[in-house]
Amino acid sequence: MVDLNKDLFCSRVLGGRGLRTTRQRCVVYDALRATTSHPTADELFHNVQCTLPGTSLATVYNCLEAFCRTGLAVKVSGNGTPVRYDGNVENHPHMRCERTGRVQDVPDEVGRRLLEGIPRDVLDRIEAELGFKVRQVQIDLVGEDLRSD
Amino acid sequence: MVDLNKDLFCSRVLGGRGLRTTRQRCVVYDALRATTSHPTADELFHNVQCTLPGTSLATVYNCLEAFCRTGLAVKVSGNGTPVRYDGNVENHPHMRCERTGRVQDVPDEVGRRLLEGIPRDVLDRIEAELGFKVRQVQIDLVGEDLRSD
DNA sequence: TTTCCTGCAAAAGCTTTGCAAGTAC
DNA sequence: GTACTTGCAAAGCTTTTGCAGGAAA
Repeated sequence: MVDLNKDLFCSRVLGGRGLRTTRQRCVVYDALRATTSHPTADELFHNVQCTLPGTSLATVYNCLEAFCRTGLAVKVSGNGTPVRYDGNVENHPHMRCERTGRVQDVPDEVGRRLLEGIPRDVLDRIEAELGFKVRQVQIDLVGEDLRSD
Repeated sequence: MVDLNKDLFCSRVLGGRGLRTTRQRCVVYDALRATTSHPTADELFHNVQCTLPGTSLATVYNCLEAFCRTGLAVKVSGNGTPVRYDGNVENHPHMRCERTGRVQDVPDEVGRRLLEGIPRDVLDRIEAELGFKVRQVQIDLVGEDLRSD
C-alpha cells in the first residue's frame, strides 16, 4: 500500500531472513539502524510515531523480537534496566553508564583492540574442559559518562 | 531475638557497611554467599523460606538492594531476563547460557587471563578522550552450556 | 528511644499474549 | 487464498513503594 520501493533495501534485508516486509517493520528497522544510541523498545516506539503514527508498542516489540530471532538485531544487556536493542550485530564492546543506563559503542579501533586481547586458546579450553561453547565475547565497560548531562 | 552469635560473621560484615543486622539479612546474605549459581531474587526467596519461613519477597529485594548499594553484592546482567545477584563482588568473567539464562563463573585462573587481556592504556585513553570513566570491565562469555540438562 | 527494617498489599514498570481484522506473498 | 502481522487490550512478570508494626543500636 505504501511505496515499498522506497524501502527496497529493507525489503531485501527482511526477505533475506524469511520475514515479510511490512511498513511497521521497515520503519522500526530504519529507526534502529539510524542510531547508535541503543534505544529501548519504548524509545523506538516514540521515534516511530513520527514516521508511522498508530504503530503500536506491541508491534514494536514484535518487530524487535523478529529481528533478534533472525539475527538482524541483538539485545544489549542492562542490569535490570529495560532491554536495549542494537541494530549493529557485529560483536563490539559497549560503554554503559551506571548513572543513566545509557549505552554507547566503544569506537571501532579501540573496540577491536579490546576484543583482540581475548586469547582464542582460552575460549577453546573453556569449551573443551567445561563443556561451554562460547559464541560471543561480550565486553562491557561499566562506569560513568563524565560528559552526560 | 534470634541467636545472632551464630551470625557473628554476618553481623560484622553488615555492620561494617553501616547496615543493621537482621535475621532476614543474615539469611539472605548467607544464601547468596553459599552459592556460585548467581540466583535471582525469586530463587533466593524460595531458598530462604527453608531457613526463615515468612520472609517476604519484598524483603529479599530490599536486602539485595541494600547489599548492592553497599558493595556486598552485584547485579549480574541478563538481557531482559530477571536480574541475577552475585555475592562475589570481585570482578570476574561469567559464562551465560543463551538457552537457559543460567550464569556460571569462569574458573579463576582462566578468568584472570581474560581480564589481563584488557590493556590498561586503552581504558585510560577512553577516559581521556571520550570522557568515560571505566570502573569495571565486565566480560561475559555468551554461548551454550553443552552439559546442561 | 530513635532510627532503620520488615511484611503486606498494592502499584508500577516492562514485556508478552489472545484475538479479530488486515495485508504480504 | 493462505499464512503471517498488526493493533488493541488485557494479562504476566519482575520489581518497587507506602505504611503500620517491630526490632536493632
